[in-house]
Amino acid sequence: MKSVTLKDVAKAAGVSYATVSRALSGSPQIGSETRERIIKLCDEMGYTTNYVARSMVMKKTDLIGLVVPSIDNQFNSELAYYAEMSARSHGYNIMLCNSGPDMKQEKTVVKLLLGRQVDGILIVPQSPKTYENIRAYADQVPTVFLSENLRDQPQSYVAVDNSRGAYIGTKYLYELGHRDILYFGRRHSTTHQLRAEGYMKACQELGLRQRFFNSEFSHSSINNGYQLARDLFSKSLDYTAIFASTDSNALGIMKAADEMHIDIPNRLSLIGFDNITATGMPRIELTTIEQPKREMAVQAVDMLRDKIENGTQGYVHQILLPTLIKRGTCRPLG
Amino acid sequence: MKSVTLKDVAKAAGVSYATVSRALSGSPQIGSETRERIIKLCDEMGYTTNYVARSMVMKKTDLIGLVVPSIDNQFNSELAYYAEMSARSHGYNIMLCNSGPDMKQEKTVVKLLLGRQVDGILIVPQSPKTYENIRAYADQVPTVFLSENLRDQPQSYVAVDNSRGAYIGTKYLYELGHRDILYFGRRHSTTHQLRAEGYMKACQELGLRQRFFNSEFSHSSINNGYQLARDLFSKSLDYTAIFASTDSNALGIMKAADEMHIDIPNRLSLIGFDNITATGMPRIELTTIEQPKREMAVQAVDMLRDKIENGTQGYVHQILLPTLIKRGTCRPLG
DNA sequence: TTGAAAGCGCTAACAC
DNA sequence: GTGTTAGCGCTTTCAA
Repeated sequence: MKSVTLKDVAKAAGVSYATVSRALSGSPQIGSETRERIIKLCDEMGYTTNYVARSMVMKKTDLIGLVVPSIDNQFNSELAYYAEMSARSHGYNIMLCNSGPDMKQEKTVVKLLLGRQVDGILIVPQSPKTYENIRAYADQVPTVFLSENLRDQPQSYVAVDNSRGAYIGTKYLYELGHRDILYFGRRHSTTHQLRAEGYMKACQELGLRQRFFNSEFSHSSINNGYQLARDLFSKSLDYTAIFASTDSNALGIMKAADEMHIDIPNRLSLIGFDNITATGMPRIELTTIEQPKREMAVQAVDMLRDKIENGTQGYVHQILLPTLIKRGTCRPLG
Repeated sequence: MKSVTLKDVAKAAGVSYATVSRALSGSPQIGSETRERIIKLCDEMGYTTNYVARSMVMKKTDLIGLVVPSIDNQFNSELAYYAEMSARSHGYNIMLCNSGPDMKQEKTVVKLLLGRQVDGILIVPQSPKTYENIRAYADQVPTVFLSENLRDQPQSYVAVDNSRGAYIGTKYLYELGHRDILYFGRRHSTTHQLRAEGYMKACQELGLRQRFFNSEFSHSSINNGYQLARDLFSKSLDYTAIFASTDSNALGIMKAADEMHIDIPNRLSLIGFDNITATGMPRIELTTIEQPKREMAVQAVDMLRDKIENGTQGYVHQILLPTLIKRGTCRPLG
């Protein structure tokens, strides 16, 4: 269990331990025969650099803190996957923290990450209030948010163009012949405000009446969507399509519609937002707007690296383009 | 960006920095007035312990390496969620690494984690060969596996009772009146071998004929299941139920059945294994065998802590009980 | 009860 | 090209 250190190798090689350090770091200040001999020896002795000692002197840990409300959520876990891969390919490792369920936890983990001396933090905020919540800490270390909720804050973030996503989705329904499109979802956060705006913009341009069915739930889930949709469907269906502001809600709508024998897509077209994995499953095949998770993660890591490595100041709002994923829940009208 | 250290606080308080350290660590060797004064000062100055420095002297990082083939997989991300929560509640943080797609990566990340001086490693192995692959490293630090594939190895693991899972699933189908049950899936790994054994045991006890449809794919996915099922369904259906060795395969089977107008559950009952999130989605409602992910994660963390904190030697194989989740894909016969 | 000092494993500046 | 040494921020003997 006792690991071999630079000193051990130095003694075995009969050189000073600075020399071993040089050999390993690829310094030019060393004879190539010595270097090779030492490298070989390190290998034989099973030496591995102690990163905590190195971090100590370098004042850099090559560690990125990743904070998500909960990793047990398809959207977050996809982001995490790409973020970890990308980070590691650049020599960084990921320290993972779930920030849920409350704001207190979120603050706690960010603080903790700071104590761990992470070089930067990547955070999927819990709520629009997250920025204020963790501000005192986020100012002490390079931080990049993954959400458009920060829109008016002097903070870097990467996000999909939520407004445009709703816009293209609505337009798609229009092109399919739909003229009565209901927007279903909450509008509490900036993200959802923007989605609603995209819908409104499309309606204005296309001469459609705007119709909203608002959720008061603070959190979007299949079950919320389901409860709400049961209410909705108990009244007359004077619309032919629903734009759901999240896939979770759309899935809940689908469940309620099935139970109440409302045929999707023949009686009602349905489109979601996010493109979570479940939407592509057999029998579901939900048409939706894709958030480019991979690109978001990669860009966020790059942005963070730029801050860390080049000390880039200021902030940037990086907006990526959403795409329409056509599947089976929308039908042409007429 | 410059953080405040013990020395800064000591200077401000007019004491030696050893005293500040004592105040913070709750040592009894200090006057209570001094302690309070110092703690207050630390708070005011925004002091946070530098964990890398502490780790250096303590020779302990309070870090657990979590290695999963890919966090972008519902099963792994659920495990990760519970593992992180549990670990953090005990003062540990999680360093996350994706080990996929090949064995080389897996070895690389484990090595890397060792360099990071993690106190222990939690690993969901990629394959039955993982143990041999990382053995040289796993011997150097407390390690717990999350999979039954290690069955014959002197290594600690936590896993569900795979054999029993298949047994209760098969028995359930029998009780529903099914007498011709097909087992669908691969048998390359110990995990899958055990599942097949559970099925065989049930068949023997119940006097059922054993019928297998083997997958040669090394990796279970919806698409593999789908391809295979199309083949399967092109021949006559001389069975009334299928036990799929994984939910992914079951989902693929469902897709193929839908396309070929084989009614599930009326013409064919279907049961899966794992209880991944998608199985509970509307329209899918797959009956399946649940792996208790939360309990697995918590137990694995506890086991690891025991090794780390008490230096417990040897190994333990912790087998948890699976449960049957009845949903909509199995129907009584006759 | 408090201070002084050693040392964790490493990098880098400075000698030779 | 190689050795010596200081020091990163902290915990913990050992003295006082």
